[in-house]
Amino acid sequence: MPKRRKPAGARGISEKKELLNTFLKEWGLKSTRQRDIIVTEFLKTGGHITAEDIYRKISKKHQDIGFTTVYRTLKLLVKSRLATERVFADNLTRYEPLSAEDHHDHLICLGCGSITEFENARMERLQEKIARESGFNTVAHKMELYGYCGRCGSGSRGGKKQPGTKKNAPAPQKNRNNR
Amino acid sequence: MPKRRKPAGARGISEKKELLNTFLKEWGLKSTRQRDIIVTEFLKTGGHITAEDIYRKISKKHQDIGFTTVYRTLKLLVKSRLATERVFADNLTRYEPLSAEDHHDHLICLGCGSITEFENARMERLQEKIARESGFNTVAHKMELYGYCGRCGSGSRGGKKQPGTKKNAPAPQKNRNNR
DNA sequence: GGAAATTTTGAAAATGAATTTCATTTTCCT
DNA sequence: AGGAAAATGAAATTCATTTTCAAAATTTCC
Repeated sequence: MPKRRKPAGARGISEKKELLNTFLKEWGLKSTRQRDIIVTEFLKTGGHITAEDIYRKISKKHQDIGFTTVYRTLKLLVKSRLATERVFADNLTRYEPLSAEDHHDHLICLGCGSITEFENARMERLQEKIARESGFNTVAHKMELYGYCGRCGSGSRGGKKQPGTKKNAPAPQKNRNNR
Repeated sequence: MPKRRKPAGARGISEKKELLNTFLKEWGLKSTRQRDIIVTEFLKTGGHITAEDIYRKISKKHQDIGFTTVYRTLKLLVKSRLATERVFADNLTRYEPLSAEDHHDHLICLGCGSITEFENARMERLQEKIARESGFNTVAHKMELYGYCGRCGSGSRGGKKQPGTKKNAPAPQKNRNNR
């Protein structure tokens, strides 16, 4: 019943880039090399990625693109409704491509850090019902399940142990600004 | 069906303070005037409160109690399992008293900022089911419904318009440290 | 094609909440 | 009371995020 979603990346990238360009024109904003590169990488990567992640990926090839621009471009995608921001338990802001009517929740593995999306109509209905019975009118919800995925088992064993939280971030690494 | 919870504050305050003192002794920690004041205020207030909030309340009467101590005491309550931390959409860390088997979710009003708790067994079961079907073993979940409460209606009208998000925080006010 | 107008960019600085440091004070134990 | 250990408060630090500002790029208009 909870249907796994097809990865939002992969196809439709050029269509989305079109949508962005339309948005830019409508608002009197400009198309730039940087925006194109960033958006392409973002859409290609798929989702649940931080500005930092994208910045790192991109700056391997394009040392001249700064973190700030990546950050701003991602915000732009949010404004143009081509992406959404999400903040999970590690308190990092992640972005994911958004397609129109899209609505889903997340399963987050505490072992490997993987994030799986799911959709469940019954859940949605139940949420509505609960809200209604309390006199609420819901406009949004947030639902995250934390646990261990199949590969990571149920506890300390297995898993790639992706850090994720800032508590135990191992890499020192300062100053995210480039140059 | 979604049962509203009785306010966790009000009664059992002294019992909880007992539990805290037991915890302190067990760990070789000390009872102090500050801790007592902070914990009393926290339990009295109820829940969904930030360290800042408590600090402000307390420092009216006790100018000698610093923010740091409030912060640390709240963390202590979390460690001793008398409270939990929650982070909602405004990215502020809130604390709420926790009683043993306690398990609930939240309805958050975007109008007045009120936070209502609810419990729903059906929801829990559904979450388990969804996780299981994806091969996940859940250890925790987070579920928040955002909308407008009865008093705030369905949109721009009514409501006390408590700021809440940092986007439009009106009060300037710097330096949370005291003195 | 070129200049003006406007937007974008990148580095650095600022912000703001959370957390740590450190010197001093307080509590606990005997 | 005396001494060891923990707690406290102010200030400093951290860290992601956001803003600032001068220089560079894009678009528009002639």
